[in-house]
Amino acid sequence: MLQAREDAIIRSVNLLLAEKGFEAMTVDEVAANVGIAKASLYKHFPSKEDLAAAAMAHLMEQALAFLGSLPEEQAPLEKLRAVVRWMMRLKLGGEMPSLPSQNSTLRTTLVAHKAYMDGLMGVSDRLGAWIEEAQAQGLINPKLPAIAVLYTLYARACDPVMEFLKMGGLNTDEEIIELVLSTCFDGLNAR
Amino acid sequence: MLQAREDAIIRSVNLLLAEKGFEAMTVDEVAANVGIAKASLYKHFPSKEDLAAAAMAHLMEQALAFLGSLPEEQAPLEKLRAVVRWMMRLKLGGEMPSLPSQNSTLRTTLVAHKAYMDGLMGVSDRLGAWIEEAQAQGLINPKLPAIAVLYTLYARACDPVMEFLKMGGLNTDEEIIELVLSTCFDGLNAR
DNA sequence: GTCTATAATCAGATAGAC
DNA sequence: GTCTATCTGATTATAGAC
Repeated sequence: MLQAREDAIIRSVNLLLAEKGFEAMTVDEVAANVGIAKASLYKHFPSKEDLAAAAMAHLMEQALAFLGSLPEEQAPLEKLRAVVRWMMRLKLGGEMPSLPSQNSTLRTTLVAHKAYMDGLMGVSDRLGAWIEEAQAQGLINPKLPAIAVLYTLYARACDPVMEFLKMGGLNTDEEIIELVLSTCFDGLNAR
Repeated sequence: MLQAREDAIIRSVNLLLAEKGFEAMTVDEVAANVGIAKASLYKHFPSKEDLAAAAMAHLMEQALAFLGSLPEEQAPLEKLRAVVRWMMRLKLGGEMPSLPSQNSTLRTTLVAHKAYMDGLMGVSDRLGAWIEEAQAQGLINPKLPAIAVLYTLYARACDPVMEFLKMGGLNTDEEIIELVLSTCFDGLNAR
């Protein structure tokens, strides 16, 4: 019962972070959306920052579950493309929480949050291994540092190009995904 | 004299927007950095949103000046690459203001700001023309909608990959620029 | 136009009863 | 654990003297 309530809180935080970002999200809103009093919320999570950290930790859990669901025999490059597709679908569906990379008190809470950090490390390790495999196979540009490739993939989670294309209203979500996937892996230049 | 003061204000806003973003920037800070009282600031600009809009309008002026400085004979693709380099240098130098794309009152002020909107349209028109030329020459992937290419170039102004690489401390600014330029135009895949 | 002082509001967090 | 009511501090914006 308590777990169910905390899940509802995290779901709500997740949606609000995706919709309006950390600074614009208010604790009052979260409480209202969940249907409890703000003071009750603070019995579950000690601060607004911890709410965000919990949502990010949950996202990492989901990500690890998705990575685990990919068929073992799939080629590393295809796994990477699948992960980016998954991220972009979350984003277009309004379920990709976005945090300001500058806020220092938030960063402090995040790096202190064990579940989040463990999840992030787990995801990064697995993606990093696939990146290096794909580079060894000559499919991903071996001249790029693997860490730069990893960051570039992560950055699709907050790519404004998708929002702009969606606002334009000329493309379906899946078209947008394939478009951004193409610019990401194939680049803007003709091949 | 009045113009000089307003320039100082805009410069300060620009740096603060680049450093901490719109929501975390406070009007008190701006006033303190400029060295005037907050009430004086409000004699020059009617709201915090207008401060941001003025900074963005100034950015568009700078951009137009840069576009105009490019040699006429340069190939369109090279001009586009030069523009992206210019944007990334600004960003790494802490002079690229970043605004939240979600804040609605801010968007209202922005679209009502004639100098900003005219500047943005001017920049977009010129970049759009170069993009279509480069596509006609078969240098930029003709299958990509020109608007998607434009957005992808603009997105380099708020690409977190650069901040992360800079935080890593393993690369010089110019190395980071060439790396991101490579992933942007050539993609992650090997060629 | 610049200042000091202050209004007005909002949001994160807490007190204390049940 | 949940609630109502409140505190506290920060922040946008303005009043009014010079």
